[in-house]
Amino acid sequence: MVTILDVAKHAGVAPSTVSYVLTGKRAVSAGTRVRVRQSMELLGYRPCVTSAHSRTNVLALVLPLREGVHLPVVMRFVTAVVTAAREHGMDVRLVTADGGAAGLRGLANGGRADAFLVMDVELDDERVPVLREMGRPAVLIGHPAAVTGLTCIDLDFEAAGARCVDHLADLGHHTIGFLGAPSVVYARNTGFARRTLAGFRAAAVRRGLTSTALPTEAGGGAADAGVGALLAELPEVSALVVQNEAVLGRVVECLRAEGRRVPDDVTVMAICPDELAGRLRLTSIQLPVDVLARRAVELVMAKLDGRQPPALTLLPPKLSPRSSFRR
Amino acid sequence: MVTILDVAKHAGVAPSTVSYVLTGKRAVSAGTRVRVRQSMELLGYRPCVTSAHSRTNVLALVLPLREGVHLPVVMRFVTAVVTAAREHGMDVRLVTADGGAAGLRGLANGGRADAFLVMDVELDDERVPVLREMGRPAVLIGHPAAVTGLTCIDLDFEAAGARCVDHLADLGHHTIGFLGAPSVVYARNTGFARRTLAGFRAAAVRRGLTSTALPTEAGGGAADAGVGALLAELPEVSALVVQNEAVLGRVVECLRAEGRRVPDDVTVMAICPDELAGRLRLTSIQLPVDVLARRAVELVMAKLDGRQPPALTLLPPKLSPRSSFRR
DNA sequence: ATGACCAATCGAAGCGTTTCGATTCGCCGC
DNA sequence: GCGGCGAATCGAAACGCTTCGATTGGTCAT
Repeated sequence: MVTILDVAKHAGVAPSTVSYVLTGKRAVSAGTRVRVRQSMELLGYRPCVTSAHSRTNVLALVLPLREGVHLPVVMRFVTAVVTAAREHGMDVRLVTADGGAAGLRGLANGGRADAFLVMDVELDDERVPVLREMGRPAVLIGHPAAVTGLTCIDLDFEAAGARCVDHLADLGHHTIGFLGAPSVVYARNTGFARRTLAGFRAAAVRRGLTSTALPTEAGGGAADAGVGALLAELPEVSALVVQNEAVLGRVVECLRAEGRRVPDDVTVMAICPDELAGRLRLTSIQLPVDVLARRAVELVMAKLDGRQPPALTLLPPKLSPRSSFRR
Repeated sequence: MVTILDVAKHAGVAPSTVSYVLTGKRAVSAGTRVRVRQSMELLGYRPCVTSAHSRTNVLALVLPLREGVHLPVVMRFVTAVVTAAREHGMDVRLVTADGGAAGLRGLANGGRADAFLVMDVELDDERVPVLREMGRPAVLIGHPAAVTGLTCIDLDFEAAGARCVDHLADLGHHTIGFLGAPSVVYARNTGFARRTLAGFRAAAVRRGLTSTALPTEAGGGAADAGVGALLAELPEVSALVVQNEAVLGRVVECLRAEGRRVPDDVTVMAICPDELAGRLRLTSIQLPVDVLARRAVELVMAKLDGRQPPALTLLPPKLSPRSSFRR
């Protein structure tokens, strides 16, 4: 096995100098740097993690697979994060265990990753204090209620909820419904779900619309039940906002089965990845998974380099018009 | 940060004793063991990777994201591996860089993972020699031409290809087509693609059927081109085997657009995860992603425990009958 | 010529863990 | 009562890398 010492000998420098070439923590003259790099190349050197304080080149992606999270969407994030991380020479360690705050602290202490990306963030997330004090760069995809001392990136879900209402109100709709995430997601106070709902409700009041919002459970038949409940409560509903990728397709089918033409009788809007909405030909607020993931990786790499990015970056919602119907 | 030394002090033993409790490499009396374990619990000790020779509790999943690999299917594997690994207390490190043999050696030397799972295996894979000599447990999902000294698990794709032909021949079909993976996948000599094709061709000869096999590229319009090419070459085709998840749905649409009813005029069989085939209501050979992943993790954990599992485990193909049409 | 200063580099200590030879201790047979 | 034995435990070295104070050598103003 080739160590940093072998490289140093071969290049005729001290081991520490090789380390500085590697980490960039001190200046190394251009000549020395290329010589060391050449020796590394020649000897086939690979840095070894198993050594105190060494860099791991690992980005930990913390995504507890809890009830109510929709795997396909999560995996989209994983894919995007992995892709972006690779461009920075980082591998990704998937941390799916829901160790909560304790688990996170263990990871950080153990030096198992250089930096952290945290998903599925709750408004009052127990992991936040750990993130603040753990002394390793972390970025949240999503954001808790208080963001000071953190770095978060998120879609502006509150604006997204409002944007849907405005769009529908502008089209002349008076009675609209909202079908959201499974109820456990709201029960956990998951940020994106709570915020979208808040934005939706406030805007409905502001625009003077009649509205109802319901969660939608996972699993077969749940979409049918959700649509049924909504139609029962609000028979004259003429537009629907759906924020639940798992049931979206089924919701449209159900409406049609109930004899409501989509979009002629009921306009359906979705908040989801654009590709999914495109397939179903629905007007949507884009959930920009790739952008979020890429920006998150960039932010965390910036922090690794010692920069201090803003506490909160909110992406404005973008609307993809497809088949909204004017009343 | 709590170290092994703190635990040792607290429990009134030497640090080495704590280490032995942790690794089990030497006997420790029952009394001491529980005392040490209690101290760990109490102090919230977490082992630290960044230290020579220590265990990482990381399973490296090597899946180079090369041209022609279909991400959704790969991500299914990732999900399954992550789930299975968690049951053994292991996290998963996704290694997506195509570092080839050199990259793999670096990972192994660097002690960045306790064990390896390797995907996207070619018949003559350059990583195989490294796997043999690297001295860390590894399991291949897929298998190269020569498997001695390795541990591999795979669906028996050759049998799968043959099974499709037999099924169709039994139904009375005389002229059948095969639409496979993108051509780059064959060019790389990727095991599963090559073997399926070999099985398909041999069986077609054996059963005396007329057949044509074509690759199907990725991207929009590729399915149309593939179907077009196949129909041009074999206008009287009455059955089709598709081994390409990315284009499967589109292939069926194309056939219908060409005026061929599915399955009445053309029976379409798929080799893909059962769920996808079920959605499209196609007879299929199941690609048992979950089983493969789970067994692979079990095999690699067995090797970590010093056992020596067989070099090659082949799962027999299973057919899910759905809508094959009798001639 | 001199001293101050800065960039580049060195050498050694230190990180948290594993590993291995050495030591302790209790027990048994004689 | 003594030598021998094995299980349990200890202590220290070693692992490959980082870090930090110290040193070198060159430049520049005086």
